[in-house]
Parts: sequence; C-alpha cells; structure tokens
Amino acid sequence: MTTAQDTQRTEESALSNPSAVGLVAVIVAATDGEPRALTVEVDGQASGRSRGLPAGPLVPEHPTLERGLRAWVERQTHQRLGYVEQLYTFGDRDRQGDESQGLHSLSVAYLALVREVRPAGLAEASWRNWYGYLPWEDWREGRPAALTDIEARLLAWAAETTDPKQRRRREDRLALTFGLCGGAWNEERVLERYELLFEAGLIPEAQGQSGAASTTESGATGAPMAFDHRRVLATAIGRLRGKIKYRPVVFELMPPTFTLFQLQRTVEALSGTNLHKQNFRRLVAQQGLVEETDGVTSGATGRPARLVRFRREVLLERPAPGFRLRATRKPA
Amino acid sequence: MTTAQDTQRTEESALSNPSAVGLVAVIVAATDGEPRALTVEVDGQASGRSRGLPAGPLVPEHPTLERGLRAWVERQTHQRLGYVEQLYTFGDRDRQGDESQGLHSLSVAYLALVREVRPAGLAEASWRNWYGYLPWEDWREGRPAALTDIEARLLAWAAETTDPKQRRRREDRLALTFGLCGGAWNEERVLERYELLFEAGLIPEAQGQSGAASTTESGATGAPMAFDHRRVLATAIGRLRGKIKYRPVVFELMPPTFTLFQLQRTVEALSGTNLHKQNFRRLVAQQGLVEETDGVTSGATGRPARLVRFRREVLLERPAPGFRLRATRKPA
DNA sequence: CGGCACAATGCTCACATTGAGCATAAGTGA
DNA sequence: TCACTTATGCTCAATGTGAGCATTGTGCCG
Repeated sequence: MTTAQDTQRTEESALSNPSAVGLVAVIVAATDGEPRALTVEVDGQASGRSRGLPAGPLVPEHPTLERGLRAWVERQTHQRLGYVEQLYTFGDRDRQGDESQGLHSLSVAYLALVREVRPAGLAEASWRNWYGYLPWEDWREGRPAALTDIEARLLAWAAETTDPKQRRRREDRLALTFGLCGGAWNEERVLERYELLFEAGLIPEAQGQSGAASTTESGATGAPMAFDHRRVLATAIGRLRGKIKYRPVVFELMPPTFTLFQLQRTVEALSGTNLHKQNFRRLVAQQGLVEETDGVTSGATGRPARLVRFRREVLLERPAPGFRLRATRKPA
Repeated sequence: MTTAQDTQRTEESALSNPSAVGLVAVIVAATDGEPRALTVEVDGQASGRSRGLPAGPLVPEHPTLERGLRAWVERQTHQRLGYVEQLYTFGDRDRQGDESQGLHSLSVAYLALVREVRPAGLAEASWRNWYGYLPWEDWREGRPAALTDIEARLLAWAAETTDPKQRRRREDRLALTFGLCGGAWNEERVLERYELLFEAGLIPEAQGQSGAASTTESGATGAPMAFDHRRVLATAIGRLRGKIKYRPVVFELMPPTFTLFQLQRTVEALSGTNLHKQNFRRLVAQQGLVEETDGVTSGATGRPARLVRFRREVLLERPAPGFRLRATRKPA
C-alpha cells in the first residue's frame, strides 16, 4: 500500500497536481404531474447551441461544497432549495469536449429539489420535462413507444459481436437493465440504461462532439444535452427514484398543502410508473406522513378532495419513512 | 440561473480556478468475523504519527476515476479489488490540516471490498478492526459499553444550550441518530452519529490538529485517525450497511466457498447487529443467493456444515437481491 | 461407550404487509 | 336527472417476517 511518504506527499502538497473542478446541478421540480429539470442554453463547442444543466465553477468562499452549491443556486434562481444531495463526481471520461491539457477535470454533481417553479429568472433558463431527454423511462402510459425502436437497435448491437462470450455478456446486460429476454424492468436503473445506450452508440453525444455526427435522430433516444449532462440527469433520476422509497423527500416538491392524489401523481412522475390508488393512500396513512387540514379542493372535476400537509415530525419518528412503491401490474 | 456565458466559462475554462484533488480509499475485508479496513501510518502535522486511510493524488493517466483508483490500489496492494464504489467527495471543511492557500482541496473517497487479507505488503500498512475507530457502532455483544459514557456527554451537550429551540433541536438529533429519548437505533446512520459527536466536541480530531488538544481520551470515542479519515470511514460503513440489504455485495468479502454461518457472521460484522440464524438461512435460500458444493467443514466443533458458493447468476436474475436484515430483539 | 456441548437444519405458527378489487360518496357538466 | 370523475372506506387472499421448537450430526470428556 501507499507508503507513509506517499501519503504525506498527497495530503500536504496535492497542489502539485491541480485540477479543474466544477459544479453541476440537477434542479428538480414537479408541476402539473410532470417531473422537470432546470436547463440552460449552452454554447456547444462545434455543434451550435444546445441545452444543458446549470453548471459553474467551484466557489472557493464557502465552507462546504454543499453549502457553496446552495448559495450559488439560490443566488441565481432566487429559489429556496428544499433538499440538496451530492450525486456523484464525474471524471474525465465523461467530460468530453474539453480535452484536458495536462489537467484533470472533474465535476461534482448535485441533486436539488425545489418546491415551486418560478418563471426561471433568466431567459436562457427553462424547466423541461426530464422525459424529453430520457423518453424510455416513462412507463406511466404503459410501455413507452420509444422502446420499440431502442430494443431493436440494442438487440442488433448485441448481435453484431462475433465473440460469443462478449455477446452473451451484452445480452445479459440487456436483460438486466432493459428487461429484455425475460428480465424485469427496474425503474431505478436509469443510469445503467443510459450507459448501455451510450456504449451501443445510440446516444448522439457519444460520437465526438461534432454536430455533423448527429446521425441519430432524437426521436426514440431523446433530446441530446451538452457535454455529459444527460448522464448526470440519469444519475439524478435513478437516485431520486431510489430515495423516495425510504425517505420522505417528495414533499420537498409539493406545495404547503396538497391532495393525496397530487402527491401520488408526483411520486408517479418521478418513478415513471403507476401506482394503485387505494394502496398508496393506505401507505401514506399508516406511515403517518401527512395530516389533514380543514381545506378541500374545489372547482375541479370529481368529488372534492381533502387537503393535507406534510407532517414534519415524521423526520424524527420513523427510522426511514418513505414510499415502498411497487408498480401495479396493469398498464394505466 | 446561470447565464450562457457563465456556463461556458465554467465548462471551457474552469482551469482558471484549479484545485487540489486527491483520492482516499476505504478498503474493506472481513476475516475471523471482524470487519477490517486497511490503514497506513501517516505523519500528522503536529500531532506526530497516527493512522489514516490510504490516500494518494489523482492519477491523470486513467480514463475514469474509478478505474484510476482500481489500478492505483491494485498496484500498491497486489490485491484484486472485488467491488469499487465512489463514496463521496469531501470538500474543504473536512480537510482540516492543510489550510488552502487560495486553492480548493477536494478528496474523492472510494469504498472497495477485497476478498482475502494478504499480509498487507508494506510494513506501514495494516488491517484494523473498524470498530476500534467507531466503538459505539458494534452492537453484536449487546449495547456497546462505549455508549454509556457517550450518551451522558451528548445529553450534557444538549443541555448546555440556553436557547430552548436549539436545545430541542439537539435533543431531536440525539433521538434520531443515537436512539436516545425513545428513538430507535438505526445501524445505517453511522455518518450522522459521527458528525453529531464531532459537533459535540467528543472527537479529538475536531479540536484543531495540535496534539495538545487531545483532551478526549480515546476510550469511549474510539481511536482517532489522521485528517478527516474517520469521517470517510463512517461514510463507508454507513453506505455498506445500506448496500448489503439490497445488493449481494457481501460475497465480495467471502472466500470462494464458505458456510452459511460464516456468511451470517460477515453480515453481522458489517451491520454490527445479530441476526436470527434460521431466518437468515431461509432468506438466503429463497433468494437463491448460493448453491451447495459437495464439500463440508470438518475439524471444528459442532455438526459439520455444508460449504456453499455464491451463485453469480443472481446478479442477472433478481432485480435487487440482498439481505433485508432485521436485527433480532434478543441481545446475543 | 454414554452423555454433553455445540452447530446445522427442518419445520411451524402467529401476525404484519401487500397487491387487487368492490362498493359507496360527492362533486361537475350536459 | 344522468353520466362521468375522483375520493374514500373496506375486504380478501397471498406472501413475507419474527420467533421458537425439535432433530440431527460431530468432537470431546469422563
């Protein structure tokens, strides 16, 4: 293992090997039953303008990475970030587009949840439905149409190898991530699916950054994003889908009072699946996640619903409250 | 939000704000029913020699952070890393001891699992039981003795505030993390517990790095580590304890064949709790995690046990196989 | 050699959780 | 008033889960 000298050298003078470090944020909101991420306009290197996630330099004046990010985003968006979580630190491979000139380049990605969608301040920034970038992830209307095309191309990709062993491995991965060949769809494997598509060459960002290489139309494989930002988005979605099952983070996306159905729609939007209504309510009720207010909805179609609010106390009570969501079998 | 110019500046010339980036690894093995982490000797800044985690500079020649880490560790330890996962990227606050001279300093921490414990190559490196650093985390022999002292001091810390609101908050946190005041112990909250102790001043590393400040004896609060490495270790343990519940990662720590009881001992070592033997076997069986070999143990006391091996196929079959471990109520 | 201690294994049982569906209530719009 | 839509209450069967009893092999000790 590392010698004492090695270690010392590292800890005390790592500055001999400085790197460019940036922050990227996936800022998520949910309105009208759609999951949205904040995107900005970015000058692509050669491919003209495209959309990307808000990103910025590491601001040195802050004590903690997270607090730095929080301040940075809140200053720019004038929105309070309800929940912030570090996602992942991406290294060079993914940061295509700036060939490191002897320098490493890293970006530390964060996930943030915001409650309200303001007009998004700056003109270049806007909220986009995240399934526009990853259409195969939305199973709320049943099996996404995008998958028909994708599956065919993935199977072709698996078949194009002559080495039977590698071919077997590819097929296994297809089963594991996309549920082909008898596998089951697991809504949390968002990143694995994205990376598989990337390897299979179905992601335009994969083919160098020259705009000319956009042979892949964005229909089935979704709209592209600048740099590796779609990978970051996929990471965020996967993480969030896992998190809502054991932590009450969805409430960070809800207004102060809401109906159980709105809550359900939000959870469904994030997870990309449909839930059994009655069971969802039972779950929320027995976990004690919400308390009733005396308000009810009005004006909408159907019987008026009681308005509820999040019970902040549960953060202290239950060891790990959240939704154990099992998708219903029936489509929609 | 970020303007297009901002974004561009960041992505293309973040080098205007370079940072010192290092890697830290928590390399875990389990032998003789004890969880161990690889530690090295480190020259503390003023506190003389102490132990720390293996750390090194970011090696630029590798395509991916993870692959870089893998190569780095494997070269140094001559051990194959079975499983590698990025843990967290720690920023300045935690990296005490090198006051950044205008530079940011980050360390990207990784968790790695190894199967066998070799003599640890270099003399300065050795495998240490991780509960030596976090004694309050080991509940296998019942409630850890260290907790009596710790709890008293934590309660005193909560009581020393005059502001009733802050005091309430502190008590809530004690309930949440340490299960005081009627809360339950959650074995995954390792990091939260460490950070609470840190804030309460029970962690010697907290009081600047001068050796003189070591007023806190290491009995109840565990042995100190260099830099913020105990925080990194706590992060790793918490993550691993969560992971084994839904992913079959424990097997990365096991020899090629083993008995179910050895497996149980390993899981217990990691989670720091005891499990109900029969139920554990039932779980492993019905999840199809292992398959029998024709070997049996011999020589040991008690009826010989069948040797089993991990069924690699489960990685493909079940959506998320792992142990849902619920601790038994009875002590040991 | 019989008895013991100690694990390994098999099996039962009460109870909680969960997936699904039926039925009824209470609004809106035609 | 009817048709439609959503809210909400309740039941039921299947499965999962925590605990504990019973039995079976082995090495060890008089």
